[in-house]
Amino acid sequence: MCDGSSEAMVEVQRTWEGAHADVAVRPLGVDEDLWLPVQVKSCKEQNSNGCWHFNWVHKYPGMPGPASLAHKLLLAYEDTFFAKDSLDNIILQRSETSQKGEASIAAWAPLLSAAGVEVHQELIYEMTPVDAIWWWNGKRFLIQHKTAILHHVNNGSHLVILQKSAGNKATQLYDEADFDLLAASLPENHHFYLFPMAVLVQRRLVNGHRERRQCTGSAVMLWTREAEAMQRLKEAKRCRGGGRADFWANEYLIDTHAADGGVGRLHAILESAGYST
DNA sequence: CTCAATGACATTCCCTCCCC
DNA sequence: GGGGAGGGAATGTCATTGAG
Repeated sequence: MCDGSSEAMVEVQRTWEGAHADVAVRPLGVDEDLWLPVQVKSCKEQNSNGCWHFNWVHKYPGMPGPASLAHKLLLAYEDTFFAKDSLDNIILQRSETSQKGEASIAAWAPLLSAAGVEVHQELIYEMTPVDAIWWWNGKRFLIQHKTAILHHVNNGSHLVILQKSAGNKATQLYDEADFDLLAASLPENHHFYLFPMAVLVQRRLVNGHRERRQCTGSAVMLWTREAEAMQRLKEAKRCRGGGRADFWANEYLIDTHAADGGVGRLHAILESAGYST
């Protein structure tokens, strides 16, 4: 990364979308975990993605523009007026909505760790339907995370809304190619659902390659064991109303209160799921 | 037929960030 | 600082269903 020139060099770490700082920088040669949070503003000369021009700081230290930028960053770093912080802290300083989006990912962490699944977030999937990458058994799975919400008209059941935004147009269904698995978690964090893409296609909850539906979204009804039991009781008592709940989603329920903590079920679902190379 | 529970959507709301 | 955009959650709507 350093080409040995006398030019001042900085190390740059990108943060995630929604973080207060766009990047964190540190002079090369500093090993201490002390970084300067930096917000990047776009300028006309660069192409759409304002952040990536920082790569030039690495690649072409001799160039006047970026190099002087690196120099300014170094000066800022040395200035006590600018607070430095650990990289973890800078990356964690995110807006509340972004953190909420992360909640589902965090909720899965213990289970995935127990199951020997490696979790990655890759920058190339930012702003795409892929929220995380799971590695397991030599396979790479693209994951879409969703948190389930309690459905107000239906006591005890939750639902996951499946709709992706499409620019400034109305939301639309996800596409078969968007991800490999849908990982849904309930707010209580005891129950997890993991749906292989093939199942979602088969249930017409996402668009498959041979079928394109125009509706703006779909939903998955989730019944915990308790909610399912209550529902079956109600149906047995022949309550008014004919609709019979469909518990198909429970095939993909992972209960962390199970003897093995749900690891076996998780492995079974991953085993059956498609994956990306 | 009538009614209301259900579930699949559709719409609104809300928060944050960006940019002028 | 405020208006607009965007993303996601919360809430609303309505066709369907089957018992009474």
